[in-house]
Amino acid sequence: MPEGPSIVILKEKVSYLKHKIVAGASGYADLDMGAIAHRKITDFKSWGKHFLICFSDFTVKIHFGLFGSYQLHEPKKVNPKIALHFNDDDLYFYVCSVKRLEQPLDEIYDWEADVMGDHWKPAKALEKLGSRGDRQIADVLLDQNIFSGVGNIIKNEVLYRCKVHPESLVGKIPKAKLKAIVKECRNYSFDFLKWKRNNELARHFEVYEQKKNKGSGKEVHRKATGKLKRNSYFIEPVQKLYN
DNA sequence: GTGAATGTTAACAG
DNA sequence: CCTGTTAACATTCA
Repeated sequence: MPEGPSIVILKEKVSYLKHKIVAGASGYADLDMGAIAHRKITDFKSWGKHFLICFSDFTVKIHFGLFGSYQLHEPKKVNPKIALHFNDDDLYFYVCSVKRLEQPLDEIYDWEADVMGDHWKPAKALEKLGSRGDRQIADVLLDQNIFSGVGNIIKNEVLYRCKVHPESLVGKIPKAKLKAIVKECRNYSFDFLKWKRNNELARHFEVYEQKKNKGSGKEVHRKATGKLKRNSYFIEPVQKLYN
């Protein structure tokens, strides 16, 4: 379920619970559930793939990883990692990591790294790329400290749109091209958001999980690339290799 | 039934 | 101590 746009959708879906009092919390997460009871949710925030449930003096951070999911109103059959109960409503989270943060969020998160956030600062991302010259672009796009919220789908579709081979070395990619990649990360994320809302995301995949590109009929290669060994999907020689 | 997957971290080996 | 590999996660879907 992850990647930044899905978390933005979750935030919207639960926004009506803002300012409500949590009647009680349950689940097998290693957390003091009693400390959440009778507390008011002050806000829901997100930083990339992190979903943040804010209370006045602490925050509950949820990360869905690869298998995580959530459910509003009605529970699934499996036990929730954490569930928030309201007077006449419930919110369930499954197979995710749940942690309590004590520090103010501004001390923890670099909001300028959140690709979909209001404070996203592309120039800063570009600057961070300066120290990763010897790394493959596919690996670096997944670095949450630079591109918070970007996941494997966004990575592959952005590189396809920018015509850059995933194994290209950051230091060898022309500056203007790098700038275009950074820009496209946010741009594609909002396309992702729009399509996901309409339940038509997969219909728009150009390379991700494709064998052939639907429009051009060109063959899509799949390869576990870089140090991260995550799958990259790309079309040669349309996507240029800079090395 | 099998395998792979929108992710991250901890444990371990070298 | 640094780096790379592996497993694990109350899963889900092709």
